[in-house]
Amino acid sequence: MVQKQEYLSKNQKIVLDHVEKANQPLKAYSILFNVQKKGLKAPLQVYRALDKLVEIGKIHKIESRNTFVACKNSNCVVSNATAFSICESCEKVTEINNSKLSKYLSNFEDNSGMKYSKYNLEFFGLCKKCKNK
Amino acid sequence: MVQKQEYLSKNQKIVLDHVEKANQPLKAYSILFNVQKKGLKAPLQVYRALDKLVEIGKIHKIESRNTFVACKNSNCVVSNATAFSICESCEKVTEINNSKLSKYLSNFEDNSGMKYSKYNLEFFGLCKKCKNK
DNA sequence: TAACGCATTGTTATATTATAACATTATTAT
DNA sequence: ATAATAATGTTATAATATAACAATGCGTTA
Repeated sequence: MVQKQEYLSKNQKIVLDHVEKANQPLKAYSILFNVQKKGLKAPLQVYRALDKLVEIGKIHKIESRNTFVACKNSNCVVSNATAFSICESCEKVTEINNSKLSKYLSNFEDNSGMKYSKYNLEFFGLCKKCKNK
Repeated sequence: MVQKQEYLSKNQKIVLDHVEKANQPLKAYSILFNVQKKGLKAPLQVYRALDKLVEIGKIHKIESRNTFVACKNSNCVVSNATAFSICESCEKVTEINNSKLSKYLSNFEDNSGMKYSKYNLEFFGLCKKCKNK
């Protein structure tokens, strides 16, 4: 299997490393605060790294929350088909990895004749823990 | 006993009216600028009206763009199941009204056992016009 | 009808999220 | 080696959104 190799720059590695270790979505300025000891001083340094990491699919942006989370799907190369479940109580976010869903959405066409190259889906509800409270 | 609001307040009417006439998503501060002649002076007045209008489903937020668009679906009461197509070139946004899609997504369950009460889906691509350029 | 509850309004200030602009350095391709 | 491209560093500022508090309007009910 041929896999595209990604060389990450110093800042990109620092940011990705931090986001991967979090296991939950992080805000850009929280990332900034936490990587300042590694030399990243300004918001732009974080945002530029995030932009690139989102572009290559290593990180996804949770649009409704303005947060960033590491991709759990190891073979996710580009971020063109994303789905998340979001608990509206504890804000826990989980990436949904469901081939039926992704097939359905990737092939979706409406009557406008527009063919979609990308989608982002966010489900909201209460997670098991919060439902039982 | 709390009664559900039947009528829109003055500010809510002004904001909804403006957004409905636009036929395209608007940014909050663009709305603010345009309703200043009607007496709304501060961002909060616009955001508060938008919050309420989104809550009751008269307006939807395009999360990936931080813009607000009037709901075209006349019988849309609450905004708990939304889907949009977004042209990445001209930024034209269309609300997708497809009963198969909404049924599929409203009934979707993943293996987490989480039942979703709400979703928002954004498709991206090139609209017909932009594809032929 | 008076008083309570609650949504809405008005206002100032501030928090949060994100990008512009420009100079410099590193990496890659030829 | 050189040119093209990507990444970095830095300061400043734009764009988006909320906090806090006082006041007003309006329906409910005691």
